Amino acid sequence: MIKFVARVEEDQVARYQAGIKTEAKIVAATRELLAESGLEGTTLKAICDRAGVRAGSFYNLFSSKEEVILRVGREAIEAVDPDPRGEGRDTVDDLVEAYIAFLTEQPALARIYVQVAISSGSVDTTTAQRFLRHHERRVERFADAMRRAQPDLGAKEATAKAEVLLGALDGLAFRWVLDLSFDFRSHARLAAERCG
Amino acid sequence: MIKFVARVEEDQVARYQAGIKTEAKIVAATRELLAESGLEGTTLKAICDRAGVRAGSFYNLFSSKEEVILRVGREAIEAVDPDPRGEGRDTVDDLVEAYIAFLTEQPALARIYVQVAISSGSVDTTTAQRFLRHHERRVERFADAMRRAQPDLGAKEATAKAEVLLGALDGLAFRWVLDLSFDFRSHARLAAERCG
DNA sequence: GTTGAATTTGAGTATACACTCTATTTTGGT
DNA sequence: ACCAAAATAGAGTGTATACTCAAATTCAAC
Repeated sequence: MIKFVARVEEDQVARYQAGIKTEAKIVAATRELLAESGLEGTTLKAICDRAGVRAGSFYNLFSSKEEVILRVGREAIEAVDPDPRGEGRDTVDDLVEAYIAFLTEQPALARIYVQVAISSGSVDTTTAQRFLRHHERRVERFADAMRRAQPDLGAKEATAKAEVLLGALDGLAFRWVLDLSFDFRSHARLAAERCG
Repeated sequence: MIKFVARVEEDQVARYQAGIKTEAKIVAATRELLAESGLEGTTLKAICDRAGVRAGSFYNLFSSKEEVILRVGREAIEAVDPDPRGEGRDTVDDLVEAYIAFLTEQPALARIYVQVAISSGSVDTTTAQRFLRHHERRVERFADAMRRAQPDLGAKEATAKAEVLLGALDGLAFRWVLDLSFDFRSHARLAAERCG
């Protein structure tokens, strides 16, 4: 006898509406707290209080505090992605504008992003590697966009150029974190002009 | 009747050699820890263990953990200055080479510079401003060198160009902090070529 | 309505942290 | 040798943290 089963995602679990709603409330609370009071103010208690939930419920849905924070960060970055489906249709300008958008629309998250990247340096290898992988993907996308605009460019040269442009953007972002009155937008565009 | 008093520093206190030595050991331990394991790994216990001292001794010399960290950070800022001569005869290339030399010769201080700059931003305004002043001096130096090489360049344009080049160098340094195998030297030179 | 699983609770655990306090020892000038 | 101040030890305090667990409750498919 053949047993027919519905095809489901790898680790899909039966879920009730209540759980799905609670998950959304927790994510929203985390996003708000990160924006309002930074990483330091985003404690488990603060998240649970704002979401109107007890710690036990949190850990029924997430396996750690880190998980929900990473999720919020990932969503913020994806929100400004000019080519979320990875079709290879984004230009260097698109990517630069996406960088600017992330920084200006999510200033608190941008700051945290830099903070975590820095502090993860030698302490926690997994986090540092996560950042590195993410950075390398970004370099690749910039390099691809450059070669699309300038097909005679070698792969190696494109990568080096992309590293320099992204370096400039990161450095200017760093500058902006120290001094929020710094005009990141126009300096970023100038960098793109000269290094793009 | 007039009372003559020896003129002394504001809060000068009689001190024994032992205390002075201990203070130095604590500062050194803090510097090492910041470089090795970042702000997070620099706990009071870690500092005291490495310095071979108990908590009580620490608080006999410093009023808080923050105090010694800020002190190390301040020292790092001063060490970052690329040109002690300051004769105004240096070219952009000289400045870039000085930056490279500092990073390769004092990697620990470079790490601390970045770490303390980032995390002191929102907490401690004075330290953030100190970083900012230091950064502005550097920008000025680069801008001056650019105008020397290219006298028709306007002051504003030169400053903007310098911001972008220094941004690129800082960003690449940031990259290198995350991944020590990154070839900072050649990318820095490429940045100077394109943005200098 | 029954039932098994998902969800929620809330008290509780373990741990790490910066910092304090008092008794004791060491120092260096006299 | 004496002594007052400086330095030190080390146990202890208070607080905040992320996270656990067993029991109670709610959900939704049948």
